[in-house]
Amino acid sequence: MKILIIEDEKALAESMATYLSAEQYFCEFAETFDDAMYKAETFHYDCILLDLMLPGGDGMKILEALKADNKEDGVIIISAKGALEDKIRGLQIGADDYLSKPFHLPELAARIHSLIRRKSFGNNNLFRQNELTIDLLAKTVTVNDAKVVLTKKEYELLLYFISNKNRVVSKTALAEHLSGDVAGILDNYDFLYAHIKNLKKKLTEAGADNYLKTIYGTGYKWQS
Amino acid sequence: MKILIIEDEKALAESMATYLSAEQYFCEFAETFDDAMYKAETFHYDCILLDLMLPGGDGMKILEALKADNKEDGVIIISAKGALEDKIRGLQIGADDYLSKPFHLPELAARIHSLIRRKSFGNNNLFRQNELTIDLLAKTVTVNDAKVVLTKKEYELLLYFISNKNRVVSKTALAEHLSGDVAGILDNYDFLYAHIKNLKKKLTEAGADNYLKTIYGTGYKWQS
DNA sequence: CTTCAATGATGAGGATCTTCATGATGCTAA
DNA sequence: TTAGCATCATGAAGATCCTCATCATTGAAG
Repeated sequence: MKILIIEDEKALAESMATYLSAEQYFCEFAETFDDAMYKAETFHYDCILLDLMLPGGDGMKILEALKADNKEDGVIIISAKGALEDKIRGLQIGADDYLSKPFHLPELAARIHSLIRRKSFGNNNLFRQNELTIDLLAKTVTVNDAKVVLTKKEYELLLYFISNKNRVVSKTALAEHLSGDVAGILDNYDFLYAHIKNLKKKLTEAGADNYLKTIYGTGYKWQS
Repeated sequence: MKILIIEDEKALAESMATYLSAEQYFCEFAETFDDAMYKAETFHYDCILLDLMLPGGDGMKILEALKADNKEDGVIIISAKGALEDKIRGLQIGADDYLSKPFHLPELAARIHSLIRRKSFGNNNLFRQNELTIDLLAKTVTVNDAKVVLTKKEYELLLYFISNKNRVVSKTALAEHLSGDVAGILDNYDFLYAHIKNLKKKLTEAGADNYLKTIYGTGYKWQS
């Protein structure tokens, strides 16, 4: 996975690279507007980290150029804190995410990871399996073109399943993922059972096959 | 902040150190039971990452020795996945947290950060301010020795405030902290207002002063 | 095959969270 | 000082989530 770090603060760029390298990403740098524009237009990256404040020009122009070229590199905009207008404009032009300075490196890594996972589902952020369609961007689910309204937890479950399709996922992992309660010893999965039941019900009642198999004593498995 | 990494898989230990160094921690290593026992008993660390599977002995004995010496180093147990018995036993003996292999480095960092923050509140995990007491470990809140029952969101808010006491915290930060919804553009703080109102109400009705001041146009500030 | 215990499914109820409509309060400019 | 606007507070209603009691299913032992 290749990442382009467009950032003129050298110290920041280096610490980002150190951190991301530990996560098995390969990093390249661009410190000026012209260099960034050249690299972004010439090569392909799985993710471009774009600082808007650059010597030599407005970083937003790089994003515009990428979109004009129909390049599909993931772009995360990085900017001074509180610049809500940049955020809105960047996302409108087609950036995939936005991060305000100062930020914590783990959060950056989490967003890159999330972005790349999203991209891996396909060009237009769609996951399809027969009559079932999930729009990762709009966060909507349809069965035979009819929309299925899921709650937040149900949607998170579904996404977790399809991003681990054909693999068994443990109840522990599911419960911790849902609750966010990473520290505690979870000895009760009732809430998990409830959400899974509701998710299954909504999908099958909408006309979808039951792709979610129970693996007795272990967890669940989404079959595609 | 000093961290002792007790781990015999050298590659893993190195990537942990690389990652944690980027977060401004200083890391030391121990690869064997004897070395680990010596360093843990001799020096002080803000956090000890303890792999239970060590050449030369059972890692749990190191934890026991630390507790017998009344050492207050934070300890996070790291062990093969699914070993729930280890988890329970380790936490009973006095470990502060538990992480199953394999894990993601950002999660490790998050737990270390959380642990150190907890420790910084005091030896016995208590935060006191006049008639108000918060037990970080039991996650309970009392006013004049009467227990106040808070919901999860209310408790998270309170903790966020006191860990930023005497500083103004923005509504954006609060809302993102509460919702976990880091990506979206939050333009609605109604849920935040609701939780803050309920938190304030519970505390004042229990007899506590109102330490939470509204900073018009910006956010809130907890005064101590 | 039958029994039994462990695991998972289900519906209902209560707790919690979010949204909405409305009212109160603080800022700013005339 | 007051009018007007933006911001914040509040109570209530609705949506979502979690818990509980009960029932169904699975796998293993006899």
